[in-house]
Amino acid sequence: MEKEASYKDKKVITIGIVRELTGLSERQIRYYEERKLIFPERSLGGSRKYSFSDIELLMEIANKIEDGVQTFEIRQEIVRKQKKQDEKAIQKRMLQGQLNAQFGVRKR
Amino acid sequence: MEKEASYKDKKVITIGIVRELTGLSERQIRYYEERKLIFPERSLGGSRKYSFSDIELLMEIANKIEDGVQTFEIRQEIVRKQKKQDEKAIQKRMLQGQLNAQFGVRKR
DNA sequence: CGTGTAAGGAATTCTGACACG
DNA sequence: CGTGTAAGGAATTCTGACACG
Repeated sequence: MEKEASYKDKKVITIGIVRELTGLSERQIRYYEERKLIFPERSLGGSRKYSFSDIELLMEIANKIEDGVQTFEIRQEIVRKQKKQDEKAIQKRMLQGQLNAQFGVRKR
Repeated sequence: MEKEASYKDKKVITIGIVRELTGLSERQIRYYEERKLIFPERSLGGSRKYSFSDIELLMEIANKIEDGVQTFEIRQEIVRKQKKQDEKAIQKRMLQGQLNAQFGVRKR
């Protein structure tokens, strides 16, 4: 049922490396987290850990901000996207349910 | 000409995370480097940086050592493998050169 | 609003060495 | 040989705050 967390999504990169890879300052990276645009994990000691996906996301965020988009708006985009995905997942489940009701339960 | 360094081979993981991911001690990880089995990069400050490939390699190494294989032997395996690869690359280049000589130079 | 910075502390990492077996 | 550990220091990261605009 669970999808294998590939390399791309594993949160294993510390903020210093993210700084190098993105060219952003640590201040910026932490601020985008404060504004709920990015969600690193934490080590036991409290250090932030990012994935390669996070790094790509950070660069997109930085681009938008350079274009004058406010973090608030970027946040809304994210929320909207997530909502759309949730709806699709729900619809898929409902259709599957109907299919099962009509033609019997089947694994897969 | 260069191959894109994929996520798997990018050296971005600090030793603490490697410890968590592999279950090895930092002492072990550093020792395998001392024995030339693993080659992390360094940050400007001197911290070691590993890739996901390195992590997989470390676990293979640890398994062999558990089986009683000595680091010296593991090192030899690595050297032999590399040599084989180098030879193949040379042969490929030579064949390509002959083809080009016979049928004219062509890109790709 | 988004970012820089100085401040103080805590977690992380480094090296070289001693120990054991 | 492979690994644990204590030691001391340096690099890294953290938070909360003040500043600017």
